[in-house]
Amino acid sequence: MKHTDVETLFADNIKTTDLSEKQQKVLQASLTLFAQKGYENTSTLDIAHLAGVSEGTVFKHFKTKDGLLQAILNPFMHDIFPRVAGEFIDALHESIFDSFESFIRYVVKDRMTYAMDNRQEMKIFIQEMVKNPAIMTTLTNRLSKLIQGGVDTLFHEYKEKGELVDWDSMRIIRMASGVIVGYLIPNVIMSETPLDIDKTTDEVCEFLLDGLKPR
Amino acid sequence: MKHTDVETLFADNIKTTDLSEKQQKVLQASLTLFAQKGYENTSTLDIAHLAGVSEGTVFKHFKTKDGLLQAILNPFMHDIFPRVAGEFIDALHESIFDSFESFIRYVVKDRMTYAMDNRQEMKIFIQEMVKNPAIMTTLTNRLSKLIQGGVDTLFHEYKEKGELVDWDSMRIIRMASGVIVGYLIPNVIMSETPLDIDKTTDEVCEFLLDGLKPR
Amino acid sequence: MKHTDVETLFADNIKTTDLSEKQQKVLQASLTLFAQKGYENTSTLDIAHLAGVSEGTVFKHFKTKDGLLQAILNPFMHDIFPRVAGEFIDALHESIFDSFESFIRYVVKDRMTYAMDNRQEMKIFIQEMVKNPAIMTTLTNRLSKLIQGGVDTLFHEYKEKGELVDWDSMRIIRMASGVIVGYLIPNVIMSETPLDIDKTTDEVCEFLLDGLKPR
Amino acid sequence: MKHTDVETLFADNIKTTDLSEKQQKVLQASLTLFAQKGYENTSTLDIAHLAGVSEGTVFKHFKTKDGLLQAILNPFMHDIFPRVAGEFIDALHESIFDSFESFIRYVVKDRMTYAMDNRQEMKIFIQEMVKNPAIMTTLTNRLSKLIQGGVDTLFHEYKEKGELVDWDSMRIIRMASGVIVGYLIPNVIMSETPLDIDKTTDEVCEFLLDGLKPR
DNA sequence: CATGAATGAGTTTTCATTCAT
DNA sequence: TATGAATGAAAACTCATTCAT
Repeated sequence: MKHTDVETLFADNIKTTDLSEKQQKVLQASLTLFAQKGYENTSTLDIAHLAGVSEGTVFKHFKTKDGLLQAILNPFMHDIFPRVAGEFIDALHESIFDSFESFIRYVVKDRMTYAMDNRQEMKIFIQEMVKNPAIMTTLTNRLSKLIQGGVDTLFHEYKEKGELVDWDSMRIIRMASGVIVGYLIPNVIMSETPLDIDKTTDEVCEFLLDGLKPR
Repeated sequence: MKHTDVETLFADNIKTTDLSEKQQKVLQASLTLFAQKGYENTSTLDIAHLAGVSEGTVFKHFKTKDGLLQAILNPFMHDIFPRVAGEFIDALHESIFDSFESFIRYVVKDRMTYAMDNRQEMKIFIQEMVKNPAIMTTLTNRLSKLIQGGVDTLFHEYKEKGELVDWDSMRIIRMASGVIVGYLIPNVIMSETPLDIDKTTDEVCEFLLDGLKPR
Repeated sequence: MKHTDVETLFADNIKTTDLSEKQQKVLQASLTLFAQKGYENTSTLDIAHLAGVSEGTVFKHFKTKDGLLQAILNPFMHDIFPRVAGEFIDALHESIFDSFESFIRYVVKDRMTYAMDNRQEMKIFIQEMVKNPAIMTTLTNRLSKLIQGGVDTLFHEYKEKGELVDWDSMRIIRMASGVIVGYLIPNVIMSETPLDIDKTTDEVCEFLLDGLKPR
Repeated sequence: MKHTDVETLFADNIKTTDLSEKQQKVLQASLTLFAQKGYENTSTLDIAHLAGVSEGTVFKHFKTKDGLLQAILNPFMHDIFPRVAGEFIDALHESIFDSFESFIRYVVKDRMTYAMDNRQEMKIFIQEMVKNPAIMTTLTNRLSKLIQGGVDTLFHEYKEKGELVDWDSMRIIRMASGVIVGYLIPNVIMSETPLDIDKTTDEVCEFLLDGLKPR
């Protein structure tokens, strides 16, 4: 039950658009610096230096500084997020989880791993969301549609088996993601000791399972 | 059990340091614009225009643009957050909550109200945290110390009465704040329909109470 | 019969908009350099150097480099040209010329003096016209309307007196201005020995008078 | 009495220096774009795109962007203008014009046709002249020498026959070319309805003939 | 105290030109 | 010979900050 991580998808994306070696370095440098110092505090000269190229090279392919940001964020918005969400839902349907517990345990671990594997991208995303709420609105809508479609029937099963509280699907997701997000964000933003995923999963799941038990 | 909101404390703060009327307008304009467009995307000229003063005036009192940011954030960091936290803890001790439920219900509602009442300041705070994790680290440490001191004994009570799961205080706080934060952040950042606090409190508490029930 | 020259009108214009001393120097430097090297071959740094100010100062008032060009050309297009044309026509009506010859002699000398007095502005104007024909079209239309209104009746008089050929007014103007323009342009563009206006007036008029004699 | 137009001479010139098909496209693209947007507002990338070649190819033969401009203007300056002027003078000597009128009519029509047939080149030429008066000075000198030599004797004939005013040759030429230039420039620069050459010739000649009649 | 003109370092961006493939 | 990625110098423009009035 291996999940495709962003690095791989990103790499695909890069190969597709045939980026030269230097251009890939530019993209990588942007990723690092945007995550480290924020978009506006990163100068294109900084990027050029870190990538070991000239300033002209930064603009040759990506045209503008914003183009560089989009080159990082767009795959997330339009490709990778939906694709990961799709894969995730497929995974849910294919594999039969013997209980809601094993299901929730998988979900929590999977999402946490994903987030920690892609800290940098996440951080930039969060920065942009905070500045430009429109991104968040769009994303929220996209994801809620994707999830609602695939998850409703699944939740229904668990509700019938008496393993899951009889709430609206979105409320359940909101609660669960709230806990996960609340746990993750500090770890994504501060570069603390990189989180013991197994232990965290245990803690979160224990809490979630009781909070979402049928009354 | 009215809680002192930031506006009031802020006003105190301003009076203390003897800000002229124009300087207050400058501070207010900064607050609005930093929240709206982010710190780096706000020019000191923007601030001057919105405040209806000259560019020189923006610097007369606050010396630098960063000084302006600090004038907004410092009260949060060094005065208001702790003070509010202190008040909050005092309140806990003064008033006897007849059950953990009424306690948690108060906490959730209080913190939510506080956050929604101070959206703008929150937004700036979040933006700065995301860019500069040091702020978050400091804040986390400060708050955890403050809370731990006052809350441990309180939690012990409820645990003995069999109303609260026997976990480490920090873990309980982390879970609870995770749910609250996960719920709030989207509302602070997007200017969605401004959140029905009573309904949200009900939903969150129902969930928390079962998640934090003793096993 | 003194004609108001551009310098004076320009000065008015500057006083009106309250330009600081340095900003006037910026405008003057732009005028000189645009005329000398052309708009695109003049850098804002060049302008700053010649004006003896910093580069920032160049942009403080005029916002963009194009703004600087417009600040030079607009008075010509929208104020000075029409105003001069108006004055010119008024002058025609006020003063009674005893013959078509004295009339044409006044016109030729007046226009030539005007052009030579404002070489720099003329040169920039010509440069922009050549690059952007729209300017020429607009200007041609504006002037032809202005002139047609005031000149028709005047020409009619001279035609009746048998001093002027019975052609369409526009054709007469085209011929006369053709000769004048053809004579002037080389002198405006090359900074040759600065043209003996009296001698040139004699030459041009002798030619025009016979060319425009009734058949 | 067909006059060799620039296109043809240009083609000769190109063949001589063995331009590859791609290089010809580069030259053609430069011609179009320089005329349309001006030299400095045309980038070598623009040229490459319009010519359908790579950026490197633009420089392969012409070395620099200025080289490209020279490749367009030099034939005018050093080959085509003089050659056309020479052809023109030869034509004058070979063919006997029965009157000054038929002579002037031929000249006017010939020069007008030439100018309208080579609008683009003319426009670039004018642009460069306006920016760099040296070109104009050189050209004026070259042409005046060429013309003076061939034209003096011819004018003498007509003066003796009583068909031409007894002015200095240069003054006559200046007057005539003034009228023609004044008429043409607006048409070269603005892309107005492309000029009825026969009608214009009539108008111009009627005017010129009387202006240049002996007194 | 307040003003706003002036500053100049820093930023994004363009573009002619080179050169390895 | 043709390509187009890479270059880096120079351009236009921004902006926090200073200071004479």
